[in-house]
Amino acid sequence: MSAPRRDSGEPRHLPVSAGPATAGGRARAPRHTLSHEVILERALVVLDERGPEGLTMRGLAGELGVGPMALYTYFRSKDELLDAVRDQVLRGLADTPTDGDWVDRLRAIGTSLYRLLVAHPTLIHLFATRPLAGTEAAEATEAQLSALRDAGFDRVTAAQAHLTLLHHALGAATWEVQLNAGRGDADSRRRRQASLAAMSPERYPTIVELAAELVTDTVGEEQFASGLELILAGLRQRLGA
Amino acid sequence: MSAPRRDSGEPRHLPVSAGPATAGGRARAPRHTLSHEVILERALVVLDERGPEGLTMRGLAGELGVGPMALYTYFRSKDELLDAVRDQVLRGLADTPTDGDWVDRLRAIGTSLYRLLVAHPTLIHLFATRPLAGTEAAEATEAQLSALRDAGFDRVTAAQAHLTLLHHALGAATWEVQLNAGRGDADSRRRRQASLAAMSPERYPTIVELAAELVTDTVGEEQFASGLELILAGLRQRLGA
DNA sequence: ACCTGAACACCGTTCAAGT
DNA sequence: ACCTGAACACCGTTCAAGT
Repeated sequence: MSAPRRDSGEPRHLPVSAGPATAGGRARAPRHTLSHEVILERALVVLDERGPEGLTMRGLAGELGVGPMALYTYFRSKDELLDAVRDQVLRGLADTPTDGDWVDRLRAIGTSLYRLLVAHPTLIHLFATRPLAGTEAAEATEAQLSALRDAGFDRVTAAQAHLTLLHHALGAATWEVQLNAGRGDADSRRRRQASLAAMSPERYPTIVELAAELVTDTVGEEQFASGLELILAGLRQRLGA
Repeated sequence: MSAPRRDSGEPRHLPVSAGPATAGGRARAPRHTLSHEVILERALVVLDERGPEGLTMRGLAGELGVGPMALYTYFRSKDELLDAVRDQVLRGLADTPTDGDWVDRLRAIGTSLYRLLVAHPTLIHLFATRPLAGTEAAEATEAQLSALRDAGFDRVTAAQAHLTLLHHALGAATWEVQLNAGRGDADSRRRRQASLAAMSPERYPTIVELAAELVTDTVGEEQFASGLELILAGLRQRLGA
């Protein structure tokens, strides 16, 4: 019910009736085509399409045409594979501006992080699941911190603001991805509207009053942007004081 | 390595050598002691102690002294059980103030949500994983929205600000829980410091400069509070304009 | 209604072995 | 070094059955 993507129905191992060297090709073992890159690329595709639960070592190996244990030559465990995927995705962060108005720079960096998180929901899951060294997105972190320092913030405030921007992007993306999951699903939308409609106007007058604004749930990136502007306004104000 | 809590070593089914009706008691089947409440309570304990991966239907049933299938009388699936746990935990949100200064009210509500998320990390995972109707925390939502409306914000801004506050708390808690997981772990701390120390001062001058501020990672709730103040300052400023 | 026990179709990973 | 195949100790859930 929550994981309708689980079984896609395709057989994992095509039963190969012919011997390995038969003419007509694409038998089961592609010999030496495996590599870190190939595995990571495929893992990311699976993760994006079927979600974290959809990635299994056995299934991934099957898709790559090898036995389950072949992957263990390249990654010591599934955990290690997931870490590698996370780092790989983070490297996909758009190049970030290092000059210009500090507010514009922070906006650009924050937005590109948010977009990356929404584009690869699995990254959110990895952020929330796997231990972080804290320097996986060094380029973006550097750009963000230097913008804050250039603006004139002290070290502590700059570090705190950096984390706040990160936290907000992470939370907003988490929420958005959750809603996205339920968006296509008519059943889920119905449940949402039903539970809003069932709210008691006496106990929850403001929720009922703002029901329209709450279900619109502002297309995601727009909502993210509004929160970002709030934080930026707070920063600008602090700079004035 | 990432899930060191996985196998606690205790046997799940004590092998009962005596018959079911032997004197001396506490045989395997406690007859009619099962209920929604008992199952949920135990599930939450397991979730808090061993994390989401640590909760299995079989294991939970074993701890309750029943066969795996006994749980399915009360919950149609593991998904349904998890939803029930989430709703149960959310009901634990501290009572929220409904009068007084709107800034104080927002601070109180935000902080109690943050604390709940950090106290039950599994809630974060459920937020990021399971479809939401959006009204699970109706009391807190109502309190937050009414504070914003009382302050004088229009409907759209109030709805957006509510979500921003939520997103920030969620993101901050996610990050904090991640760090907590690595805090006891000396290996993880070493990795963190090592990767910061290995940063090139030419490519990442600001990260290196702020290394101290970044590793301190401001005790969690303090970091959350600083972000919250930024958002509140942004709101206050918007009200003036 | 409440619970059991066997079974099915999965997992990640170890181990011994092949090339 | 790279990959296979069998095996181990798990999963969630279905199904038929017992009380």
